Order: sequence, then structure tokens, then C-alpha cells
Amino acid sequence: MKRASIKDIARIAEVSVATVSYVLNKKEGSRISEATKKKILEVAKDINYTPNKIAKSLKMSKSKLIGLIVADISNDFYSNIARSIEDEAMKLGYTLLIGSSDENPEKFRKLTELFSEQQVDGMIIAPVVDSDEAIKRLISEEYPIVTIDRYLKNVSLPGVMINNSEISEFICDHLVKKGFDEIIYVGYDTQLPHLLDRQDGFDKKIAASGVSVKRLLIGIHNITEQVHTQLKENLNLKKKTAIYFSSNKLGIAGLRYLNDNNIKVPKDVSVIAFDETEAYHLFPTEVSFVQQPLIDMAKESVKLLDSQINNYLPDGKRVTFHAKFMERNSV
Amino acid sequence: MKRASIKDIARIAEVSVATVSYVLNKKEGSRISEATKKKILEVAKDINYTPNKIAKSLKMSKSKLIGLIVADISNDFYSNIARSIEDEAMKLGYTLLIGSSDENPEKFRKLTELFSEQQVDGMIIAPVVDSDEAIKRLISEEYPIVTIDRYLKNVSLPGVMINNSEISEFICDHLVKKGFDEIIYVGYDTQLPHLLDRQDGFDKKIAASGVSVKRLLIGIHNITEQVHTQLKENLNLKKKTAIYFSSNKLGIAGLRYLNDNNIKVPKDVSVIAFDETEAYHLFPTEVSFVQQPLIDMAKESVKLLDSQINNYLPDGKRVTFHAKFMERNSV
DNA sequence: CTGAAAGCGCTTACAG
DNA sequence: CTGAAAGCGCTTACAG
Repeated sequence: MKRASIKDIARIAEVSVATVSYVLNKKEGSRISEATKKKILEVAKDINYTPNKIAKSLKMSKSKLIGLIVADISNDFYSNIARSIEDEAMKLGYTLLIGSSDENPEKFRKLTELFSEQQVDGMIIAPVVDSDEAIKRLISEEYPIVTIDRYLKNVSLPGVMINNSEISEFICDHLVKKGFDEIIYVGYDTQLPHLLDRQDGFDKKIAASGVSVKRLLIGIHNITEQVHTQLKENLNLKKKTAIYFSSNKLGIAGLRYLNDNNIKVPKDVSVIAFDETEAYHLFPTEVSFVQQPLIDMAKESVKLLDSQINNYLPDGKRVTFHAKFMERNSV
Repeated sequence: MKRASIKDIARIAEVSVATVSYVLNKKEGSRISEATKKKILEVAKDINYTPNKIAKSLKMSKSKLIGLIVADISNDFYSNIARSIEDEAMKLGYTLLIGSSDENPEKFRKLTELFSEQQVDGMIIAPVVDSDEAIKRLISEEYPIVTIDRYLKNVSLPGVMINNSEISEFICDHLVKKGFDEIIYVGYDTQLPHLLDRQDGFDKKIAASGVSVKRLLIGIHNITEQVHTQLKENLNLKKKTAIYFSSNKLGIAGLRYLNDNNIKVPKDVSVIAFDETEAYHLFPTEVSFVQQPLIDMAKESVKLLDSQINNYLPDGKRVTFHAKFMERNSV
């Protein structure tokens, strides 16, 4: 698997490696005769030359690699983000390294380390709980980073996110106005700021409304089982109830519970979920959901990273996108 | 963002870079005194040293990078595969580059080129139609490659796949035995061998059965719309009909059509789908489906690649996994 | 218009 | 037990 190098081209074309490099990189400044140019290009083609980007990276201290750390690439939400990031990154000439943290700070740290050792030019990350130290380490090394979806409480980093609190306020208001006896908030038992925001927005409005409320907080493992157990214990069909699922996983788990137990939506209970997934469309009733502008967020995250890499970004710029309530038939 | 190198460690610890390298790599052969060892490790920690894998890669001609080319990372099927590949790759010390081909041979070729220039140690690929040339190019460069999900007709490459033909035969038999008037096969209008196999298995059995059959072959773009149109035109509810959707995308599109048009499963029509997705569980009826052992396939693909990279694999080894029919309530 | 040379950060065979 | 040196495949300031 020994591949041709510019040295080989130089030898065969009887020029110096410098000249080869100039020609291959189409540098304008240095005028090379058309004759040698042509010869070099021919030889390159003949011997199937492909540049070694690793060597170039080493010399240039630029790898054109960016690292993406998500919680789990097999989660619809993140795989959709990854796809848009991939497209945008390619446009700007970057190749994408991907890793999943599983919400585990140790895995997260290892990924940052790995990516940093691979000399990625920057990282797009979805921080996990207790990842502050790993991130501070990156910052101290002046690593370009952009957060996506999530953000850090104590560190100001460029990033993209949605208006979590506001959209939850809106959803809560919407449900309150419909006159439910009880509203159930299904969220995670977590310290992730963006999820706390989601809950806070809801809490603020529900408190003001006086409507009866239950909060089911789910641990991040065995989500499906936990959601089932909690709903079983807490869902009272005698009351006119609405459930607000604050993530796609929670929504899917909850809808599955309703389906399995033959609970009709919106007849027996009303539902609003978070994030879009094809599954919502296959449910007996089309599910109303909160839609994040994933493509725009992903694209913006790459742009933010790219400007950081090229040093023309004011520190800590955070871009907030607006989530949209997509009303269907589940309320 | 200038990071410390072994040169810096050498200078501060007052030893040679060779010695630093030996210590950091814990080479046993060369005995270094405990004192210098300790000193070097201390200095390394003090100045926050992290190895530059790009430099190492260049020297060693091994990048510990592997490239994964799927059709679309935002497709559930591939993101699940990617996740398992990621886990297995990490275990073996590889980092994963990911790219989506969109079934486009030109994009596919670009990705192979990109990955090859980035000096990945090998690639796991889902070939697209007309990608033979790009792949032959890789082979001529003796690039370790493993195919996943799909395979090539004219080139013998190590890879993992399922028994596409057999499982379709099984599904067809199963439906024939249930005594349907008509069976509709929904597949792709494509030349991809593994999908043709899927269709061939079905065709073989349906021909022998004498049951009335329709084949709806869908182009790879605007799948949802096409499936809707085709089903609208071809689904005759007066006959006792079963539909076999031969991919997850087709299944989801088809089930959505049935849902939107209030067609009941299995009362009005019976359904079997391919691949697992959460969406199948949210459908009014639990959908019977063909399950591929994704995790095992993904793990095996990494192992195959790793053995190829390390040169202890007989050429062209192909591993066929057995898909499983998961019977639910949709027939 | 073209080339010799230094250097990016590593590893390792060799010498002492 | 330790170091000097070569080399992986590039780029580029400099000289001619």
C-alpha cells in the first residue's frame, strides 16, 4: 500500500519537489513554465498520485478535520444534526470525526482527548453533566469549540441552541388555555442546563395558572421502562389530562405506553412531544410537537466553528434559534 | 494553540527526544533509569503534553483512523450501524470518519478520495450503484475495505451482509400460507444487488404459489410521495391483501399512507416491514418486521477490517448473517 | 523560472 | 542507560 509521493513525481519529471508542490497547489505567485507544469501534472496522473494530507497537516498545523461529540449518534435527533453538520463541513473542506458520549463524562473526556490528539481543527460538542473540566482543558489549550443543543452554565462558549424556556412557556400556556384538569410534565432527572430551562419555562407558567401538575423526572438509562412505570403510577384517566414530553425519546416511550395500553389520544389524554421523528406520524393520531430548526442550527454551528478556527469570531457568541410548535391532532 | 511537543519535554527534562519518546511509549526493550523516566513523566504532565498523532501517523504510516461511508447517516438503519461500528472501532483504538453518499456515485467517489487522502487505515463502505470504479481504484491501491449491508456483483470484497434472498423467500411463504388474494411487494427501482436479492427471493416463491402479485418499485428520491401514489393506485381493499415493504424507509412511508387514509391493519390490509425502527411500535397495530442483527454485523465489519489492516485476512471473506422475522400483529 | 534546505513532531535502528 | 541522526511527505522563504 505504498503510495506515490511528490518525491516520486519530482524524480520522474526531473524537477525538484518544491516545483512539484507549487504546481500541485496551483500557487499563482511563483511562475512555473507551462511545459514543466504540464509534465508534472502528467506524471502525477500516470503514477496515480494522491496527496498525503497527514504530511500536509503536520507541516501546516491544520488538519481540516473537525470532531463532533454527541450523546448518541444512533439517536434520531443527533443523527439528523450530524448529517447537516457533515454537509456543511464538507462544503468548507472539513472531514468529520464522530463520537458518542452516552452522557458519560469520562467517555466525553476521552473523546475530547482523542480528537485533540488527532489534531482536529476544532470540535462541535454537546456537553454532558460534569464535563466542565474536560472542556476547560480544551479552552486552556485554545481549542476552537462550539456547543450544540446544550450549553454550559459557567463557561461562555460560542454555540447554538433554542429558546428552551420560552417554547415551554408557550406550550404550557397553550395547554392551560385548553382547560385541562391536570398537566403532566415528563422530563429528565438531570442537571443539563438546557433541559432545566425547558422545565423552568413550564414551571413558571404552570405555577401562575393554578392547574394541577405532576412532574415525572426520568433517569437517563432505561428510559422506556421508567416512562412506562411512571405513567402507570401517575396517569389518572378520570381527570382531563395533558402530557408534555420534553424530548423525542421521552415522547416515543410515552406514546408507546399509551399505544400498548390502548389509551386513546386525544380522547383519553392529550399529548405534546418534543422534536420531530417519523414515529410521530405513525401514531394513531398525528402528534403535535415542538420542532427545532435542526438544519439551520447544524449549519450555523459549523460556521461558528469555522470562524473561530480562522480567528474572526468574537469570543462566546451564542446563537439562539426559535423552536416552532407544530400543531397536529393530539390535543 | 501552540501545543507542547516531545522536544519541549526533552529540553526541560534535559534528555534527548529519543529518550522521551521511549519513555512515553513505554517501550520495554530499551532500559531507561527510573529517575529519568520519572522526570520525563513529570515534565510531560507539567506542561500538559499531548501527543501529536498526526506526526506519529506520518512516521508510522498508520493513522488509526477508519472511514465509514453510508448512504445517509440520518437514516435510522445507518445511524444504528454507525453507532455499533463506533463502539467496536474505539475498542480497537480507531477513530471514525463518517460520510454520506446519498446513493450518488460521484459523492461516493469523493468520499473515498477524501478518506484516502486523510490516510485512513481502511474503510467500511456501503457501495452505491456505479461505484465499482471508485472501489476498484481503492483496491488497486491495496486499500483495506469491508462492505457492509451491500455487496458488489463483480468484485470480491470482504464484507458483512444478511441472507436477503432467503429471508424474502421465508416472508413470501409465510404470506402465501395465510391465503391472501394478492401480495404487494414494495421495493426500490435499483440495481443494488442486495435489494435485487431481496426481490428475487420473493419472486421465486410467489411465482411457485400462483398468488396474484404486484411489484411497486420506487425511485430513491421522494420516497414518501412515490409510495403514497403507488399505493393509492394499486391497493385494492376489496381483495384480501398483504404488503411486504422491503426497507425501513418504504415501510415507514407505507404505514404513514395507511394511517393517513384510515386503512386498518390487519383488518383491511396486512403488512410486513423490513428493519426495526421505533416508529413500528407506535403504529396502531404492532408491525411485524424483518430484523437484521445490526450490532453483530457492525462489530464483525470492524473485525474484518482490522484483520485486513493487519494483514491476516484471507481475501474476499464474506460473512452472511441471518435476518430474523419478528412476528407481531400486522398480519 | 526553478531548486536546496529547513522544519512540522514524531519513531527507531544504531552507536556508544 | 542514553543520544545523534535519518526520515515519514509535505510547504515555503530564500537564493539564484
